[in-house]
Amino acid sequence: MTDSPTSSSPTDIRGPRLHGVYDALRAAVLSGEIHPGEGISETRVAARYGVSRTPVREAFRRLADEGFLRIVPQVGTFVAPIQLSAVSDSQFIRETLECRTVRLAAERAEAADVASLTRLLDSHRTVMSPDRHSEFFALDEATHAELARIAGRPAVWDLLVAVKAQLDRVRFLSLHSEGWAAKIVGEHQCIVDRVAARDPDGAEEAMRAHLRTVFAAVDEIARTNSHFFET
Amino acid sequence: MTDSPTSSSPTDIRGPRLHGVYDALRAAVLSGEIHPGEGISETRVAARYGVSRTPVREAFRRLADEGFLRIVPQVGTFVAPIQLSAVSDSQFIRETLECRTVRLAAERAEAADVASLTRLLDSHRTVMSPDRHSEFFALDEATHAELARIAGRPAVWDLLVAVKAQLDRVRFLSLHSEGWAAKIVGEHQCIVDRVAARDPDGAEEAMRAHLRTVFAAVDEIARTNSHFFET
DNA sequence: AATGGCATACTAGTATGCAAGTTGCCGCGA
DNA sequence: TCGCGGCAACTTGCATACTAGTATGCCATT
Repeated sequence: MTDSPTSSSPTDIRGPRLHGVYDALRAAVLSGEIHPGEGISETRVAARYGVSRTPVREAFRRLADEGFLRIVPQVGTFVAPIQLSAVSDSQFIRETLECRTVRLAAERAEAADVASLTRLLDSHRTVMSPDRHSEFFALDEATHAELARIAGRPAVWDLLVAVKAQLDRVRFLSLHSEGWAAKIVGEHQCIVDRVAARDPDGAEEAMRAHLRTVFAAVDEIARTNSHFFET
Repeated sequence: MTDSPTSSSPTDIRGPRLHGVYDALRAAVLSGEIHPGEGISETRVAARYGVSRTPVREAFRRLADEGFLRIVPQVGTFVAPIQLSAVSDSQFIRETLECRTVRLAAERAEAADVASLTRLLDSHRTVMSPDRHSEFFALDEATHAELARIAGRPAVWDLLVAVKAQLDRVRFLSLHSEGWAAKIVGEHQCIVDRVAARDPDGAEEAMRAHLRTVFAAVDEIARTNSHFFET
């Protein structure tokens, strides 16, 4: 279920307990297993996972930094509501950075890069059934990451993974409609085509269209689940 | 000395000890008081500041996440070297986002916004002497933050504050040359002029020119202080 | 003298106990 | 029945003790 980016920076390689608790909680919040506003306590989580409060505390801190939790001293820790402003900012930042990187990718792509993108697209087509949602999601991410790599800016995608967090919370609220997967893959195909054609303008436009599709879905979800949100 | 951005998000209100240690260490690393490669230990820092290891640990973790420290389990914690690739990525991200926001600012600026920018410029001119470097730096930041606010994307600047961190470490290595302050203010004036004229293209170009100036200085410093860097 | 192994002195990771503060319930009084 | 006051149970923040792993330097052995 939780094949979300591990998001452990290479600068700190910590013990397994912290990672276990962190990953589990992150997945639980992201998937909506524990919903916005709900309170969780260090003690209870520690007991549940069979560890002490210390690693739980660090996991809480990290998740609070990422905007998933809200820690109120002497009161409690709560799953943060999804802030519409944060979602909007994520959209803005993502569009700005990805349109620029895909343009670079189109300028710099070599044959091997196009081949790599094509391989990803092929894989993507094999996991379009609704029951393979997590695999589909992972390949979606991998495609965008690959574009950043080709552009010579892999770190930009690393940043976007963090920035996208609030956006992904929204995405998890939805059971995507029937033609959704096909539409995404089709748009990816358009982007890859323009990159393969070394057409920066076309690539940027294709990426913009793609992100607008994603964002429109997010807005739709936000409207129909307004109780989870905060203005 | 340390009027650097506090960078504590409003979602977490932590104890005063954590903030004290965090701010002090961040300033020490940023200013070069403790230089890249140097090792620091939780125990020693805790003793020095008269607190226990717990808040020090949290400060360490946060600083590691920001790329200032490198924690090696069971071995030690060290001031991270300045990675040239990280500096380059910071430049790329900053240019991409700021050029877009200043364009928006030029489209949306109202009279009050232009007045606010002009006020900042006036203040900036009053602190151009070398001995008021920290005030100059703060007003520089404030100007960019104001542009993001006018663009309707204040959160973008919040992100850039974090992204710029590695870049600021480089800036701190330099004693700026004589005409530096005047050049910066002059470029800010150009940007504000184009924003006031509601000229998005001009504003973007002025911003790009400004950032190229800053980046050129960074590259220069990186070359002359290569012992602090890591490829 | 060179080298291999071991003891020691560090390190961060974890567990737990105590302190300070807030919330909310529960009982008492009007 | 309604309102108020106080207490109890909860929370996180901080301090401290303990665990386990690593580097280093010394000493014995070759």
